Amino acid sequence: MLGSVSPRHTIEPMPAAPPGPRPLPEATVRRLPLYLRALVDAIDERQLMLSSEELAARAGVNAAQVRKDLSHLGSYGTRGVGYDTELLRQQINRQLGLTHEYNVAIVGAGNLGQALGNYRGFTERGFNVVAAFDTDPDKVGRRLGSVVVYPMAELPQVVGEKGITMALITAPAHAAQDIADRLVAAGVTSVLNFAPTVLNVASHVSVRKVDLAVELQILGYYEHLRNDRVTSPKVASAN
Amino acid sequence: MLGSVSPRHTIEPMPAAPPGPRPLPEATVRRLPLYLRALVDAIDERQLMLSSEELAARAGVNAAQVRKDLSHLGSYGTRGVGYDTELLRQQINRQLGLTHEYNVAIVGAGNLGQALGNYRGFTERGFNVVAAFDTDPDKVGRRLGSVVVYPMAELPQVVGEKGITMALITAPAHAAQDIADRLVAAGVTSVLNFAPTVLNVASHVSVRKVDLAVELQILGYYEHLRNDRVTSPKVASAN
DNA sequence: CCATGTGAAAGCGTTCACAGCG
DNA sequence: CGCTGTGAACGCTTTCACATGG
Repeated sequence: MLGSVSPRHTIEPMPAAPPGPRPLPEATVRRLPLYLRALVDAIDERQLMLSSEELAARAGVNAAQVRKDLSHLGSYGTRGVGYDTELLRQQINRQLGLTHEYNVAIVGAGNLGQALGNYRGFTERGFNVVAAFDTDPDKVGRRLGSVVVYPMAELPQVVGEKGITMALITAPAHAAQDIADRLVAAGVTSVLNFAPTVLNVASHVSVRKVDLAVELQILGYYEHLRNDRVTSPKVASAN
Repeated sequence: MLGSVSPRHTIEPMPAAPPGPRPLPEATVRRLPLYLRALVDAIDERQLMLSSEELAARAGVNAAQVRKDLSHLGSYGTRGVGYDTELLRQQINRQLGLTHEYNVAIVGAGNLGQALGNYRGFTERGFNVVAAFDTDPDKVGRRLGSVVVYPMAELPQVVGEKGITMALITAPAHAAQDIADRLVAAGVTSVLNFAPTVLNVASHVSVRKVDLAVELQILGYYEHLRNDRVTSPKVASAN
């Protein structure tokens, strides 16, 4: 699992789970956004219906998987026909909690923080970057995308006032844990960590990580593997 | 799986697998970079030995998992003692193919491309960004980190001359497939795709994807889930 | 008739628990 | 004695294959 989230449940006995509506399998949750994207594209192309086969092709997964995943949301397909694109889009949106918008902070106004502050994809999908923070006095006060960079000291107030629930950590690794602690203390409950470090947070907070160098290292492994396959049997496998 | 790579093996009958050395489980490959990071940190702190327990804590995983993963590389631990940090680092480096360096191109010199061109983490870990490309004439010729932005037309030559084997696609979604095709035609065999689209490539090419909005959507799901748990049993669960 | 929805089977990955060795 | 290395148990995910129903 690259982005390992798993809100630490599973270990705690779980307070006698209230009848709460849905606990989707984690693997399904990770794919719903892909289906959503595919559906939005299809709707833009005026497609009213889509079979699991077609949706699978657009999302880059297997058709049986699509059906299994969607069956967890309920029965929104029509046998012999397929899925109503608009209806399905709404259902997935609802499941993912995208019916309301989220306010997001960026902590660390370096290269990456600046790029993410300007990234249109967030706002387009309902994630509003409403504040940025940095310790560097030179960066404080500057603009980053459409928002101002605040000093770290103001984090608690700003998070409270702006109703920030999610944060991106784009600071150096050595600062990341401290930042996470402050964010959680201020009331943030979801963190996307770009720093190459493990973060320890309370169990009611979700953390996902994106480590860009790790992605390249993984690609490097397969690259390496292929090169060995080709060069070691000297005369090469006919092909 | 955030970045779903799986070089399309598994489907093709696989050309009667030559005795090739190692096919590590994919899940293990994804964690090796984490162990590597943890080991480098430990070495910086002059730690000569590390138990699976300690390594697990640093990497943010379970100790049994560490032992299982490392057992795939061979027996590099000492019973009753632990793992020699330096030795293990070398072994993981070797397995990941990090003994040689990789030359990387960035295609798309927008916000994200610029940020990644300036990202120090890549060079530090042996990935040299040696070229950038963009269609926009305004961007061509500018610097991006330490490299120059070339026009797309020069991609084939530059990829060949500079020995580029990996590429990051940081362009808009609608351009991504075409870019991937050109990269593959030019000889690139590993692609890290930041555009929110499925890429179709020949089976000898590895693709991983990083979709930042998807990460937030996944976090949004758990956020949403928690809020429902708290608000729907109105008087709230004693806790 | 055709594509969904779903049990059942197969495949992976993780965790347990302990034998074995330094 | 302590920690590694590992077989076996477990649980999750994917895939198969078909009964079901519009």
